[in-house]
Order: sequence, then structure tokens, then C-alpha cells
Amino acid sequence: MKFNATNVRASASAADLIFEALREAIFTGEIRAGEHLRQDALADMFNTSRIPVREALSRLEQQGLVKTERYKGTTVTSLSVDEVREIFEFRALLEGEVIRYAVENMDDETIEKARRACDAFATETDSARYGELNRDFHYALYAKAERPYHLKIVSQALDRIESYLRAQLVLTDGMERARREHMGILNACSSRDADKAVALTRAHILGASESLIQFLQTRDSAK
Amino acid sequence: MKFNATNVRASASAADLIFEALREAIFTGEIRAGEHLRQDALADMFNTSRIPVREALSRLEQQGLVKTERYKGTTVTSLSVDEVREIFEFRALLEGEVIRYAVENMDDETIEKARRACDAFATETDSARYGELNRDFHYALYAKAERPYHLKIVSQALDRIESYLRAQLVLTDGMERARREHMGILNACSSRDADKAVALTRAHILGASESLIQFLQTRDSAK
DNA sequence: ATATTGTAGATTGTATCCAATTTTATGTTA
DNA sequence: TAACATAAAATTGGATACAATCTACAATAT
Repeated sequence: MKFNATNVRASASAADLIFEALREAIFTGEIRAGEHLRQDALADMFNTSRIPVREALSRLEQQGLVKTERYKGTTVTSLSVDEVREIFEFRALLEGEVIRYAVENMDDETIEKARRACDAFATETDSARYGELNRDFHYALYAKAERPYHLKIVSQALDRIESYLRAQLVLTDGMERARREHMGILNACSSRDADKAVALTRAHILGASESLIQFLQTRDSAK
Repeated sequence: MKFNATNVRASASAADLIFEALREAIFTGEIRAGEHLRQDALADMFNTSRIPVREALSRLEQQGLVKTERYKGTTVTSLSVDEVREIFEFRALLEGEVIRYAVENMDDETIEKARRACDAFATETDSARYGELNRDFHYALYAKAERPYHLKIVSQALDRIESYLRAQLVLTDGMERARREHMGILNACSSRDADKAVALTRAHILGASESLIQFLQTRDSAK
């Protein structure tokens, strides 16, 4: 595991940088579930003391991405299939409601913005950027819901499963289906059909869930 | 602001204790919105160094209860009326879904447990304990939903508005209405009527929201 | 009188060191 | 060889000390 300082913002504290670097490393799978993270090893990697490392780990722990036990260390948490399923159910409920609010306030400018994000998603070939571009599309629409608290909770839930989504996309071809489903959601929003947008959003999420769970089960039984 | 060590668990770290003490002090209103919390002052109060204080503040910040700015300090956050309204909308959505899952799995033992919690809520005269007993009742039912992630998010949302709920209950008499509504929800669960339980839960939450918002508006305009 | 500059205090962020406990390695004995 | 006791290493939690920056107030120049 290595880190460079190219993608940092100068105004952020060391703890912020370490937090984001570790978070991204967990997302990409560079740090795998179950792996041990030792504070002084991380401090050496980032050329800091353990203090900002501890703060970063504390934040990750609160988001559920790692778990720390005194005298033992910090390990990256893994989700059971049931936990993954529950989080997708949660997303379907919440994002369905959010898209309903969004359609209420929808305007042409937002539609255009979402269309561009949809195109960017469709034309991107690097599956590692799936998560980012997927969020760009959905958030372009969700922004119009004007429900900042809801959106923060959506982000939390997405973070929790991001590493699993990326692991799947390296091996499977869900992007083509996602692209089609995005188009459908966009069209429903464009025609101000709230019920349809909700139904398609829920189906989009629950379909991804089934696909991911199947992927996890075949992967785990293969071992 | 003073703290004693009577309500501590021996196994918890200093950071845990400080976190819970500050959290409770925010809930009770002992620490008010806008108030500045300085690290070394807190360290003196708790007879520790600033290190565990910082960790406690970091956790509070991620829950949205405080906000820290470098060189300036930490202040307790306040919610606008719009933010309060949104969180109640969020709760209605989420807790409605949770009670639906719960009714699916409902059994008589859970009903009895919830009935006892309902009675305890109804007979308690100390309004300061409203929050705790209210949660006891709802969680007794929600536990049967078997959706730990959903419940964690419900808790987060409740924490965010707990101080506002308590401030209201010192001055108004929402407890009698809450008691009646709890009875209704309990009966709906007892008769396994999921739709009714959902509707009553949503109405319970949205009614409390209206009541609280009205309270906040009259209080703020009175100044 | 007003604007500007400088200085001291206040406040958070980080480094270094110490304490407490678990885990692992080592040695001893049956 | 196996079991057990003991010591050494590893690891996190916390205390103390230092660095960086903001704020407030005073001093000074215009």
C-alpha cells in the first residue's frame, strides 16, 4: 500500500488527508476487508505522528469502515450478505423518496446536467471510476430534492458498500445495464413522472443488489 | 456546566465517557446551541488531557451535534426550522418502513415488552426522561424488524433532534398525546395490521414535528 | 479621529514520550 | 515432546510539550 500527495488539498489537515486516503484505499480494495491497520505503520507511510492517524481511524470507525480494539489494532470491516442486502433495501427506500422530491422541483437545467453526467457515465471505460460517475449522475438529480439531510444519509450508505460495488464491476459488466437504467430514470424525470422515476430508481438499486449478492455468493463459494 | 463521574461504566475509555457526557449535556440543554466548547477547559473539567476531549468532539462533529473550526474552537450546532422539519420527514419515512418490517415478524412476547414500555412511558412524570422512555417503547417494537442498519440510522436522526424535543417537553404537554398514540400503534401491531401501524407511526412522528415547529416558532418570535 | 501595524494571548493541530494490556516468543520441567 | 510459567515485543490510549494561526487590543502614524 502506497500513497502519494498529488490529490491533496492544501487547506486540509493531516488527519483529513489520511482519512480520505484510507477511505479511498478501502473503496478500491487496496486495503481489503479483514486487513490490519497499525497506527505507527500508517504514521510512517504518511510521514506524520500517530495522532492524525488515530483521528482518521476514528472517523473511519464511526462510518463503520473499520473497527478498533484496544491493544489489538484496527481491522477493515466486512459486510455479510444480509448486511449488504439490508443496505440496498435502505437505499431503495431512501433514494426512491429523494427522487420523488426531486421530480417535484425538477427544471430543465437540472435535466441537462444529469444528461451530461449520464453520458459521462456511459462513455467512461475505466470501471474504477464507476462509483464516482454513478454518484455524479444520481446526485445531479437528487440535488433538486433540496433535502440535505437525506442526501447525507444516502452518501453514508453508499460509502458503506462502495468497495463491494467496485469489486463487482472489475469482473462483471453491470455498467451497460446501469447505463440503460439511468436513461430511463432521466426520461421519467424529464417528463415529470414522479411515480415512474421512483419505481425505476428502486428497481435500479434493487437490481444492483441482486446482482451484487449473486456475485458475492459465487465468489465466496468458489474459495 | 459541571460533570460528575457517577454514571460511568468502568470499561469505557476516557474519550467514551467524555463523549457521552457531552452528548447528554447537549440533549438536556445544559450546553446550548451556539455555545463554545474549548478543549482545554473540557480537559480540566474531566481531569484529562485534550487528547480524549478531541476524540469525543470529533465524534460529536460527525453526528452533526457540534462543529469545529481550526484556531476558533468548537460550537454546538443549531438546526433551522427547515432542518428540523426535514429530519422529522426522514424519520416518518424510515420508521414507517421499520414498523412495517416489525409487524411482519411480530410475536406476543414483543407485544408484551412494548406494552410494559408503553406503561412506563405513560406513568413517568419526569419530562426529562421522555426521550429515553419514548425510545424504549419504539425500539421494543422496532427490534422485531431485524434491520440493524435501519435502526442505527433512526438513532442518529433521533440524536440530532433530541435536544429540541426535550426543550419542548419542559414547557408543553405532548406526553399525553404521545401516550394515546403509542397505545394506537401498539394495538395495530398486536392485531398485525401493518398498514395501520405504519400510518399511525407516521402520524405520530409528523404530529410531533408540527407541534415542535410551532413551539420553536412561537419561542423564537417571543424574543 | 481614523486607519494601520504590531504584539500578546488564545486556540487548535501535531510530535514525542509514557502507561497499560495483549500477544508472542522463550525457557523450564515433567 | 508437551504443558506451563515467564519475559519480551507489539499495540493502542493518554499526557505533556511544541507549532501554527487567528483574534483582540494597543500603539503609532497620517
